[in-house]
This record gives sequence, C-alpha cells and structure tokens, in this order.
Amino acid sequence: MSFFQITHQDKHSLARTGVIHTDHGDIETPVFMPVGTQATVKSLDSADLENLDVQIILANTYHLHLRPGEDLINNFGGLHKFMNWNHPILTDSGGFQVFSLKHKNIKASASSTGKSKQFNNLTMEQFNNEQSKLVEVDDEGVTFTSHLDGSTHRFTPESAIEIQHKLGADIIMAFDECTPDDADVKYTREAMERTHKWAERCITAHKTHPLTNLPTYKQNLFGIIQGANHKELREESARVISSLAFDGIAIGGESVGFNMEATKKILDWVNPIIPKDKPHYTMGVGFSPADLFEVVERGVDMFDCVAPTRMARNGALFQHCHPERLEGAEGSLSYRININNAQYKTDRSPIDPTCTCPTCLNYSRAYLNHLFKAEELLAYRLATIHNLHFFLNLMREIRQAIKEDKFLELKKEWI
RNA sequence: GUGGCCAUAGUUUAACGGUAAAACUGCGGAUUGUGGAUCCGCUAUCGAGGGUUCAACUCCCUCUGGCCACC
Repeated sequence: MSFFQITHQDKHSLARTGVIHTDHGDIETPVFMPVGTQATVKSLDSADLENLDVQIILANTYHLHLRPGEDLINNFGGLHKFMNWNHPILTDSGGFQVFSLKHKNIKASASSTGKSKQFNNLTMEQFNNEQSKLVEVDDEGVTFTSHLDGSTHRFTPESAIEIQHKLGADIIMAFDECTPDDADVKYTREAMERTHKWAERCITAHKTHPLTNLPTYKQNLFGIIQGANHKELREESARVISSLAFDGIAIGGESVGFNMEATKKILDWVNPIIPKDKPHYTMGVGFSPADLFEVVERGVDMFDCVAPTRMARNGALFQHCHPERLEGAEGSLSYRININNAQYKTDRSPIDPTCTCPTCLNYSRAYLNHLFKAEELLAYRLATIHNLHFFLNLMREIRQAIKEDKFLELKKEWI
C-alpha cells in the first residue's frame, strides 16, 4: 500500500481528497493538524483529542530536544507511548524555531542600536553582521543557545534526523533554513541552496540511521521548499525538492500562512512542478477558515497552525460565519468573537449556536466569560475544545464537498 | 476632649503655584511550522465648600471622612 492515495479529484479546482497511511492509522486529507509543540496540545489530553476526532498532531524537535530531551522520550518507547497518543504524529525539524529566534534577535539588535527595524535589501554581509551571536549558521549546520538555560546546542541535518528518529513520529521533516522575506535575493539563494544540500543529507541520514534503538514502524520524511517570495527561487526549490526521494512535499517560508496573498502566489508557482502523487503540506497555514479554503483549492493536503489553540487561550473563539452575521471592524469577515468582551457577561447562549462541540452543548458564553476573567484553568480547555472542533468540523465539511465536486460552492458560503 | 497626619483613576501610589504620572484592574485591539507569554490603544470635573492669586490638585480657612498619639 502506498503512503498516499488520492481518493477524489475535484472537477473545478486542484482540491482533492486522499488518505495518508501510517503505522499509527490512516489520515483523511485535506487535514488540519493541531499543534502540540511540547508533546501536548495545550490544555487537552489524548482522550480529549480522540473525542474531537483529531487525526494527527504536531510536535516540535527544537522544544523536545531542549526539554525533556529525545533520549528520555526514546527510553519511554517514543512520543506515542510517552504522551499516550496512539495515532499519527508529525515532528517539525526545529529549523523554523532556530531561525525565527535568529530573526527576532536581529530585529531586537537593530531596534536597540537605533537602526531601522526593517531589513529591506540586506546584503549577506549586513545580514551576518546584524545577526545575533545567539544563532550562527554555516554550511554544516546551525549553532544556537537554548532559550531555557542559555546552553549551547548544534543542529545539523544529521542530528535533526537522529533526534526525530528517537522521538519516533510517523512523519518527520527535513532540516531547513527559513529566511526572512526581506533578505536580499543573494542571501535567500544561498540559504535555499544550503537547504537543498541539507535535504539530501537528511535523506541519507534517514536511510542509513545508525541508531540501534529505532522505532519498528515506518517514519516518513518530508522535504521543504524555500525561496521566500522570489518566483525563480521557488520554482528552482520546487524542482530540487521534488527530485529527491521524499514521502511528501512541504512549502515553508516566513510568509507562508502569515501572508496569504504571498502564500497563494507561491502555491501557484510551485504547483505545476511538484508531483501530484505526494501529499502537499503548507506549514503554518490555518489562521482563519478562509485560509483553509485558499490552500485546499490549490491542492494542499495538510496544514497546521497554532491559531485555533492559541486563539482559544486568549478568548478568541471561532464561529460559523455567514456574511450577514459577523462583520469585522474593517468590513471583513471576522469568524470569531472575543469572549472576554463585557457584552457576554450575562449571555446565556453558547459560543456558537450552530456548534455541536461539548463546550457549546454544555456551557454559556457568560460562564466562559467568567472563567476567562477569573483566569480559571478550565477556560483554556473548554475554549480549545471549541476552536479545534470548529476547525476539524470545517475540514470534514470541506472533504465531503470535494467528494461531491461542490468545493467551490462551499467556499462561497464562507468567504 | 486636645494635638498631629492624610484625602489624586475602580485599587495602590507619584508629581507640581502654570489644567495631572505609573502599576494593577476595567473597556477594546493585535496574535499564523505555540512562551497559558507578550504588545498596542482608551479610562481622573485631584473628598465638599469658601478664600488668596493673572493662574490652586498644590497655599490659607471651614466642613466631612479616615488614621495616629495623648487625656
């Protein structure tokens, strides 16, 4: 059985349904993957996730390497057993975390020296001069300091794969360098070519895996396309990553997810190049329901975003949104309410009257408002359950619509 | 009963003879391969009344309320 099977191709767009087969179960695509960085989807346990019908969760190599360490998790039999989650898991390689730390450091140092906070047209020299000593990249790998205790660590493609082998996720990611969009083309190209070399080294490391205590099940390796917002670089990166023996193709970058106009453009550039028979994964997409439609329409099968869970912890709760019902401040559709707002203090209705999640079936807006105001822990759990249910339910509707060739009709209802 | 001190945002506190700062709270906003973090706006007829002064939250008097000491 192949890793990925397309079960239906939409007649009116690139949208498709499919199944990803892993040794911990099948995943119906397109799929939204909740983020559980530190081997927990914050405030929920594995029973909550099963009740929500979560198919796969994300964990993070950078965070779990620093704490509690991959060896400890390996000694417990891997992530699945450690966190009591017997369904698929994907681990991010840690590249994004390390390099976003670097970008933050550069921005901090630039603002502290009174220079512009923008980095338009940075040369490589300037870029390297500005970069914080906390993160140093070379062709071999990247050295960085822990945000927990300041200790020095080094990631290479080989070590990132080794750590992910020990963590034991069903899907693991190549180690990549995520460049800021405002770096110049020269640096972006160098980083991209480095990412390509690292991609080959990740594949080699994954094949050879010199470890003795490896998982007995299959781990699938995904490559990541970079190239920022440059058409030529994205196309080149798509060609290189597609030519390698990856099980899936991810599209990364600072603006992927963050800037949906750029994300759509990038997808349109790489779609003619990347193989259709491998799963497509946009990293960091899913800030709002509209974003899900945009990437699914462009043939994306997998995506993850911290938005529904982080938003939940801040009291931003999603709602099914008809255009006439919810208007954002600037006339745009907002899809969500802030449960902290005083108007909900005495509101007896559920968060979303059309929602069938356990939170909406059992609790009022007034109760949620109180829990958030009092900073009670239950607030985070009830809100997270609602937001995840909202996203997962929308994905179920999208998959059903694709199977009936009605994807674009469903999209019109939402956007 | 006598003497002294105090009264500034919802709370706790600043400053100054030239129409008031901060923290927390409150009311809104931001949040994108996760720090339950963080950031950004907004919110005061300066206890009441009178006096001095070009000008009073600031100086003086009275009242009200609170605190302390003594009898």
